[in-house]
Amino acid sequence: MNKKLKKDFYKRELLTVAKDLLGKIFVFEDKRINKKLKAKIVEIEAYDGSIDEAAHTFIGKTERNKIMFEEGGFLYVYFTYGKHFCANVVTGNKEQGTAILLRAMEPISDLKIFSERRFKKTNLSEKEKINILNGPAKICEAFNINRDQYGIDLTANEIYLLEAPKISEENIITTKRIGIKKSIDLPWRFYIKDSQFVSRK
DNA sequence: ATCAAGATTACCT
DNA sequence: GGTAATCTTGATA
Repeated sequence: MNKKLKKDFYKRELLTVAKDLLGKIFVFEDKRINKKLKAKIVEIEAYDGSIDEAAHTFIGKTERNKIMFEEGGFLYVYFTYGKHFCANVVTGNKEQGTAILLRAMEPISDLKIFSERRFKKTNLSEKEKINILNGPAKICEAFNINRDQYGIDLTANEIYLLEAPKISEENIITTKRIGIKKSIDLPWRFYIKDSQFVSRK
């Protein structure tokens, strides 16, 4: 059985943690339905409020972003566009306000639950199977992540990551981030080269 | 009290 | 390729 990632994993420097997140297994032990929902992380983006205008923490600490100013190992969930939640892994120290947006995953467990929540049905077309977790808000819809999960400690027993083999440099693609209007040239988006579950190639 | 923008998605042509 | 949907947050008054 794979081991849960510990505090020291998250407290490292942002971009190091970002690349190391690829391939790891995201687990949500949802007590409400008595299930352990699992998926493999295949795409992420890094944000750093100390130098990055696109980061929510660039303006300093606020009620919304305060968890990003904690030490690494917490979940930062935010609401946007009047509809969507997105989930991030907080990294680093208490000064910078750094976090990593979970952008796409490959479903591992409970396909039926994910399918029902995303498409209100369980018989999916091939295209829909790819479409279950390939976007930050899609992940939150399928996992049922919302304000209730804001600030969860990732070293506890509800939401956590499992150790997995490190993805080698030649299998990681680095690009500019998607869907932002500031600091658009920072090459802080990373995804697994061969994954078909990435949001955009 | 009011306002503009937003780390997106689904659906349209 | 373009855009409506929809509402919270943070800033300004």
